[in-house]
Amino acid sequence: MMEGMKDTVTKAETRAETPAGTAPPGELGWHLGMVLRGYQTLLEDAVEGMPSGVRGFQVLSTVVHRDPPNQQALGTHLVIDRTVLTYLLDDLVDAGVVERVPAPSDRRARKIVPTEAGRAVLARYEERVSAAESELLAGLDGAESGDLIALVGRLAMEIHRAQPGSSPCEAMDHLP
Amino acid sequence: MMEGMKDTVTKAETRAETPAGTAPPGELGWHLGMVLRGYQTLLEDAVEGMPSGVRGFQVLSTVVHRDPPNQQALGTHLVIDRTVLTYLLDDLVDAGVVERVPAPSDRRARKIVPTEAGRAVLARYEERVSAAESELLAGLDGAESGDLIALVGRLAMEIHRAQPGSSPCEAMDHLP
DNA sequence: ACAAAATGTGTTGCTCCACAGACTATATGA
DNA sequence: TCATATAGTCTGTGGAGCAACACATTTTGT
Repeated sequence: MMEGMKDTVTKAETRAETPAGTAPPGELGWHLGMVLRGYQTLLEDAVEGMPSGVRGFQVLSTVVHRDPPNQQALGTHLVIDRTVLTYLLDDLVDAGVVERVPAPSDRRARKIVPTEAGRAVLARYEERVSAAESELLAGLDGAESGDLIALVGRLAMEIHRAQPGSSPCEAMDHLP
Repeated sequence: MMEGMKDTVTKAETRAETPAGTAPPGELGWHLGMVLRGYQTLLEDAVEGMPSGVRGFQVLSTVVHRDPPNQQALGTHLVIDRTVLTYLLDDLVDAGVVERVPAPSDRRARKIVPTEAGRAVLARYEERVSAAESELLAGLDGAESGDLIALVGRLAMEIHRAQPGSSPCEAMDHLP
């Protein structure tokens, strides 16, 4: 079948009408990249002054809100390599926002605990981050941004379930 | 103000109920990162064998579908640095999927043109990329994934409009 | 109880990619 | 013509991931 097609059609079918026609495969990646890049850009301004920039904020936020039992859980959740996390935490410890304390249950491990100063710093930056997230979604109306947040959240969970190892928050699975 | 609050409350208010409560600021970034990472992972498999991996596919796709007038426009669209694009294109040229031809109007510039083989290669990979995109969205039903694609697309456009330089597809703005 | 394997963390070396700067060739404008 | 701007390439630097090793501690098998 299909032998009836002239091969002069080859070029026309590949040079699809991108501007107004159906999106070619790969377009989704471009959109996602754009959104994440926009987010990253806004966040970099929002967390200006934070010890290790965006990563530092994410680490501190995770430490405060998720209370990971050790560095490994922390790094796994954020998909940060152990070796990177080491000097990331060095920065945060130097800045006095977190502390490495020996884990009570397993003395090999270290528990990362926020200092009081760290909690205050986080609270301050979270306001700015919240504003940045609003700004990112400024182009959509309230219902749309709500839908988008919900859908992205759902999809993120599905993906994390489907791709073991990609970014396991196993800890989340067996929460009460 | 606020002196009335016992300071034993301090910890409780910061340790928000992440699992089921309202998402703290920064959560959106985690979700977006997860989705983009899942996409990247699936795409890496989908374009396996492509000269420079995902970037190579994106470059070839852009060359075919958007026909950028020179390397700069190409790199700007994909937010790839000039210097990176140089050796990315070296790979693609070596693989015989694109060619650098001197731009007729500006002899400094080079126009990147796909070869016939390149068009064929792209068509073949686009099927797999399309499948990968479907797989990424497999956790959502048809209506949801449609919504998500539309919203992400809209948002990407808004962001690109709001952030000049972040990823200008100026070329797109003045299309017929 | 003891030896062996596994685990959590830190360190070092290697690699890839992004960014900044220098350089060449061309284009544009005074 | 000369100064400046731009397209592309080349080189060097820094951040971050990955692998391998080192060390302390825990767990497991006997």
